[in-house]
Amino acid sequence: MEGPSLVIASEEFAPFLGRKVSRASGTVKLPLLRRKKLLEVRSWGKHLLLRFENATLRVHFLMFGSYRINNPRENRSPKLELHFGKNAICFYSCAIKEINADPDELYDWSIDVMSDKWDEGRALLALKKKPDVLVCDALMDQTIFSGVGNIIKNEVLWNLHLHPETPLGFLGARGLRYVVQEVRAYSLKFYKWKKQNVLKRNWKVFRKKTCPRCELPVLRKSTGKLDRVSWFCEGCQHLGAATKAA
DNA sequence: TCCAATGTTTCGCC
DNA sequence: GGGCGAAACATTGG
Repeated sequence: MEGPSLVIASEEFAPFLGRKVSRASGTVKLPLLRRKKLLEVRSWGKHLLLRFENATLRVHFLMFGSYRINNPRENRSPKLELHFGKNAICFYSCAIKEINADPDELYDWSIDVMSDKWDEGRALLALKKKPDVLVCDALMDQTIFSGVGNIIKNEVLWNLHLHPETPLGFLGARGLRYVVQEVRAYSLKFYKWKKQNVLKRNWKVFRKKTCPRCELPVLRKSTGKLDRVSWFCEGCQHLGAATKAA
């Protein structure tokens, strides 16, 4: 689950804000949440933060995690189940951890690509310091682009006509700026499309067979030090180029 | 049926 | 102590 999906999750939990947990259970060790109010739900990158009166939980969905509201899965034990009277939120196959610090101290919202506090200049500076890092790895770096995952990475690179294995040093100040701006712009589109249930239909290259721009076959290859799969088109995505996204 | 994949942490080794 | 790779975790659609 990528950053924009976590923002949507936060919004879906809004009806439970200010309400007391009537029952909490699960297969993970938890603080005592019964009779505690849910005070705040927000995300930082791929982290979902649930603040209660007495504790803050951090939920990370990793690759396979999911949640359901008033619609539990059959034959599955949730990692965490929060009841609010007749309503219940269930979390499955995620990593849940109690946070003992103030989230504002722990997290820097200026590197969260979905945050109002997102700081383009800060990301640009971080990229300029790593000329040897490949752009496919840089985009997945959660300390620079918190919330970006493999879908956003591949779509951003395609939009910029940029080969995933381009070293940042090849890009120049203007190219790096295009990268940073497109990450933010695409993340906001991802959010909008996902809410409208049209995200997949808007993928241009991720898990695609053919490039919609030049009709050549899309390549699928493990790339970078992170060794994550990139989908890209050798016909229109080049090393050392970055074309301003349309 | 098999296998890769919207991801991160931890551990052991050099 | 840093950097690296492997392993662990866990689910599901193609």
